[in-house]
Amino acid sequence: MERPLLPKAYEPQEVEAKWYRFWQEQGLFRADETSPEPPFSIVIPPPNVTGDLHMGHALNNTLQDILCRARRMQGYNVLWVPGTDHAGIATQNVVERQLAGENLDRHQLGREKFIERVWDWRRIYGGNIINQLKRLGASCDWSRERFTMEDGLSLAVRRVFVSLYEQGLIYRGYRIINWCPRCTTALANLEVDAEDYGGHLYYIRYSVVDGEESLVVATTRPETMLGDTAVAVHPQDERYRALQGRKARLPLVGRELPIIADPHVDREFGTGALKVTPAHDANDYEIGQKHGLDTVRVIDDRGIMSGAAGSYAGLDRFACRTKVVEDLKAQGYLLKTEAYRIRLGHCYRCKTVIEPTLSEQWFVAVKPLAAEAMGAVREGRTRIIPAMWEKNYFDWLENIEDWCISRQIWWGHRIPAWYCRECGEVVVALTDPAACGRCKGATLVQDEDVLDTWFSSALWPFSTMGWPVETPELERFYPTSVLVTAFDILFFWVARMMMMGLHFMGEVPFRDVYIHALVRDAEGQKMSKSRGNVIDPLVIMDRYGTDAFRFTLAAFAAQGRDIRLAEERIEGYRHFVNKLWNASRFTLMNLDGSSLDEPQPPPEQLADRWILSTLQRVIREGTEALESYRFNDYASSLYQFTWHEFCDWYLELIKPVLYGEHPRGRRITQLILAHSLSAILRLLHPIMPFITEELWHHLAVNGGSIMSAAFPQADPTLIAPQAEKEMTLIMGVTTAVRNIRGEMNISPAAQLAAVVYGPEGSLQLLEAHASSVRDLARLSTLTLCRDGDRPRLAASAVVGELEIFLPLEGILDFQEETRRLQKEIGKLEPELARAKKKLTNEDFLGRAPAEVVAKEREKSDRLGAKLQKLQEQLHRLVKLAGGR
RNA sequence: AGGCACGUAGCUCAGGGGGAGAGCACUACCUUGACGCGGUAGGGGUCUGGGGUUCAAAUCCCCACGUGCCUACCA
Repeated sequence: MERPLLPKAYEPQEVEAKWYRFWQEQGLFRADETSPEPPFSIVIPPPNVTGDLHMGHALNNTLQDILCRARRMQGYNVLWVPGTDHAGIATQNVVERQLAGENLDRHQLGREKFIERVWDWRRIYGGNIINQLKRLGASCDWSRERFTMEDGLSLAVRRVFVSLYEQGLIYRGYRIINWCPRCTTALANLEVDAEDYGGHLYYIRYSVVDGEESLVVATTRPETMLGDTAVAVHPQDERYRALQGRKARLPLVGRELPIIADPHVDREFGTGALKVTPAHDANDYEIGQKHGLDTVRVIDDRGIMSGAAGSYAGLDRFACRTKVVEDLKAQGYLLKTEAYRIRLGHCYRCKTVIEPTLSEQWFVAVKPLAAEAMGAVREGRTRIIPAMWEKNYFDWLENIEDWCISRQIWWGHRIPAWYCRECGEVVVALTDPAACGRCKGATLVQDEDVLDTWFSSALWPFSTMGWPVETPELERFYPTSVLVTAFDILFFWVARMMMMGLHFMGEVPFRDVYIHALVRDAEGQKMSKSRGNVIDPLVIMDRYGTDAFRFTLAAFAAQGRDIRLAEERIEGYRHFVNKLWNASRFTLMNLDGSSLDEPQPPPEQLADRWILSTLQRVIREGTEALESYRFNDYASSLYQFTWHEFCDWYLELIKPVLYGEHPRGRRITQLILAHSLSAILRLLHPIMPFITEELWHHLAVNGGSIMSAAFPQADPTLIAPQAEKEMTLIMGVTTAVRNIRGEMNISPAAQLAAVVYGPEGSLQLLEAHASSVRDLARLSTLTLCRDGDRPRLAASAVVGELEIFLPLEGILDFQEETRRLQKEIGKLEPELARAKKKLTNEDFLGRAPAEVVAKEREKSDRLGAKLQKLQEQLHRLVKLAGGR
């Protein structure tokens, strides 16, 4: 069969789109919920609908795709569930910005109209990231794409909320929460990023009522003093003993504050006296609860000073701080100000400084759920890989606090709670209630708030499969096989999925959790838009091709280490892609119409036996690497094998056979060449889906997708130690000749004669493969000698038991050759000395395992013999030079 | 303040008790019928420092220094 010649270089652009379409048309990504094959399932970490593909997504989804594609080829029934997250705050922010461009805000629009706008937005832009995932080659089952706000998943959310409420695990409470004044919503503790902040510590004097004394408090937030309702000191603090139980007067305001004693106060910090603002500080609130203090909210939902702040009302909280400090100073209350670094909470979405605020919110009592989640990992029902992350997982779950789940935004799952206007009853129900369960009143008002986005994400592994309906998907694919994610959402997402999965499915959501690295820039900085160091994966894919990019990510994905991505590396791997292309091009040119899928004959030639033997090892090691999520080992062993074993040695070795005149031998080699390349393509396909598919269609006859081809399995009967040994000899001799050539600056084109001395056995091996060595080393003749005088005027080398001489009458540079031999000797001597020293050490001989001693002895003998030969060669040369 | 990683060739990183490795970069040579996105050869490292365990340490342990990250209610 005639096949067109491939172009000289691989051009990824048109190829990629073509094959992705083909895979989809063929339905190759589809999972079959009725298939009897063993299931393998993954749920995608759903990207935000507002998102664009960044490096983190690219890595995350490349790794998942590698697993899915390999498993599919191994015969598993693979389900990779894709989808997006509605990302409450982020999406609402985006649409609000859009509105702002029209001089509108959401309140002008009203809740219903606003929600419509968000859905419109989603229809237009929400598919962005999905298309970008397709561009990456992700083999998700798109027929099962999910969105956290769609009906089915919303039903799951409501069901879970109602159940947890009925079980007493969801409750409503009035307490200090994290408040973002810009997003005007409560946040969970996790959604607050602590960041270093260069602030000040202000020392403020409070006078004591009915006395001459005063006491000084230290604070970083003077503006909150307007809401102070006490001053606290440590009960055992002698300095303040006399003041306990008396009252202090609040400067600027004049309010009288009780001076209370509480062990929470740190005597070492500041002055040992603490101003207590229960409405704006979590600790102060606790103290307030204990001592029955009033709460005065002086900062409102937008971060503006409230009416309770008296003359400061209407000021922004930061402006107010400045004003308060000025006034304190003017009135002599400010003793001193120190620069002070503090870690302050910031909104993880908009970076605004968080305001701790007293507020009524919904909470999940997570402790009992967390206990289950810890147990499952402790019992090994879910493995966290690498295991070092287990510690983080346990630490967090052990110290977990109740989860604030209500958000004061509009875009999200509305809390299914209604309040009766007549009797105040709270109704929590699966279906919207028509009347109050207690007083039968019909005026029910639904809670305005929506749920934390992560609440719905926590249900993702089972809600995407149809829960609460008992679907065949759940039956087959839950628990999922593995969750692939980065550590930054271990708590946000993984731990919560564990809790919800265990609680509602009675089974862990995944068998394995593979935690991969974070992608950073070449300097190790986190990539971020504000730093301007973002490398856009889409640009990279345009520039280098998706396969080169994916290969780079896989090759870098070593466990437990961040990835520093430099563009040069991607370029390097593009060369590898091109190398594969050209190896295939060569193969295609030399197959005479044989195809990749013809049965493979038993190998006869050394090169064939050797490449198949090496291939089996690569398959075995590669499969093991993949099964233990060592993606980098997988990638680099394939790189090494393809480039160095297959291209550098094997292809060169078989050229004479392919160009030669022995039809039978040529035929066998063609088929083994075809088979080896086929295995390489199939092994590489999970990492580099596009080029392997393209080449597969050029080289295979059946027209099917490489996705449906079987993943290579190692055949131990093809492992041939003898062939590997013989190849080692051939490669050694070849390299030695090339080395002399290189160091002596002899043109690669010059044909050289070589004379080899050595014992019978090695010579026979060499003789059997003499023509290969002649070709590889560009030798005109290869003369084998049992003994006799060594050639004069020759460059020489030692390989194993063999001595190699290249007679270079007329062109030998004595000095250069002398230097070369001395260098070799110089490398050998310390190594031999080290081995000999070990062998004279009684302790080593007595305590080291026998095989280590034997190995050391063998090494010493070998190096000794080699050194002796080299020294003889050097002496001969020096004598000769002296005699001239 | 605690915890977790990491410090190996100029750069990016593998390795992980018994002969220092890769890719890129560098140097020299090369239109050898797949590939110059290539070939061949070469140079380059007291494996951060110091102790300890061991017959043997880049590898295990301790300490120090440096870097990064996570967690925490000292205002």
